[in-house]
Amino acid sequence: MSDDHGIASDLKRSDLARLTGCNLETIRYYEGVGLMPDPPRSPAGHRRYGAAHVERLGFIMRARELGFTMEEIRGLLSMVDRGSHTCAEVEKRGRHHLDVVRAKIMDLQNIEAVLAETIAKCSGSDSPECPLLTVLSDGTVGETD
Amino acid sequence: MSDDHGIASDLKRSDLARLTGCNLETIRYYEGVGLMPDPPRSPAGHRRYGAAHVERLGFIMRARELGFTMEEIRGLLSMVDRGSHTCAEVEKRGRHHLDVVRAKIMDLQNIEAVLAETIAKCSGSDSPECPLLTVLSDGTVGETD
DNA sequence: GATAGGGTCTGTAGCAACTACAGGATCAAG
DNA sequence: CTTGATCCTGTAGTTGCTACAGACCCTATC
Repeated sequence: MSDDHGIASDLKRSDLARLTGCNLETIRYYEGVGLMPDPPRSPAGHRRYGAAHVERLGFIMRARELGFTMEEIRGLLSMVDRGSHTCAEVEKRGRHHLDVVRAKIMDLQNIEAVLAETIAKCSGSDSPECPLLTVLSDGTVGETD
Repeated sequence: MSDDHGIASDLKRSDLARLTGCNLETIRYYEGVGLMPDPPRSPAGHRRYGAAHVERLGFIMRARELGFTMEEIRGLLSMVDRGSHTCAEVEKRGRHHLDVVRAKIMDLQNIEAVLAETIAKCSGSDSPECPLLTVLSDGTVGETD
């Protein structure tokens, strides 16, 4: 399917950035850390990208949007590159990441509960007495006595 | 209240770390970035801490646990140090932080929804066909056609 | 008093995951 | 042919720590 038909095949770095929404410098960074391959160069040494690069960078960016770490993305890409991937293995990694995401959500919800509960007690006055400062000073959360 | 009565007042850095649960090196880091004051030194140049340091580091650590950034903590501490804080101002900053926390939770919940929905369609087989890879490759989420 | 082992001191490098700059080369339009 | 935009490289900055190396110091035991 996605051959070079539709998309020009001698994209500059700025073109790739524009097409994918990726930051210009980040492209070079991904190349440096081995997520993106070293692209062919023009006679003057300028990078030239094609449809395959657009796809790969799109993959990376969508994975980033889903919160996958560089290491996880590197793992997924190298499986796919080797053609050695199975749905079972990808699902395993996806579930692991989902666990991490859920753990982060729970951490943040705990924080949210403490903050909301504490701030609700704030008088909003010019007094230096403040429930939030008390919590930070003493570590006493939700104690009414 | 919390004078030097109960707690020894010539704590070593390792003592402060143990009492607060803070990492040893992190104490020096907080000193370097100005969150903790330069402590008095023993004749040989070793840091000596007292009850006030224990309290201040406790404050910092609890604020970190609630996800406040260094800058926010710096701001809270300098208000308190100057004695110029009011409940209204602290509440304002707390509410702002709460907004940030809630935004992060929503971001993560979006991620969670996409991941969970996608992974639910995985066959878990040895096939290379994988809904999660499809989402990452195409950006097509939740499309049944 | 000598020595062995710990703890402490400093400065610096490393982590994730970029982002941004400086200073030079090159390209494209007028 | 000049001007301005874009490209190149290497490197430093970001946040919030953490971990080392190599030098000092302190304490306990013999």
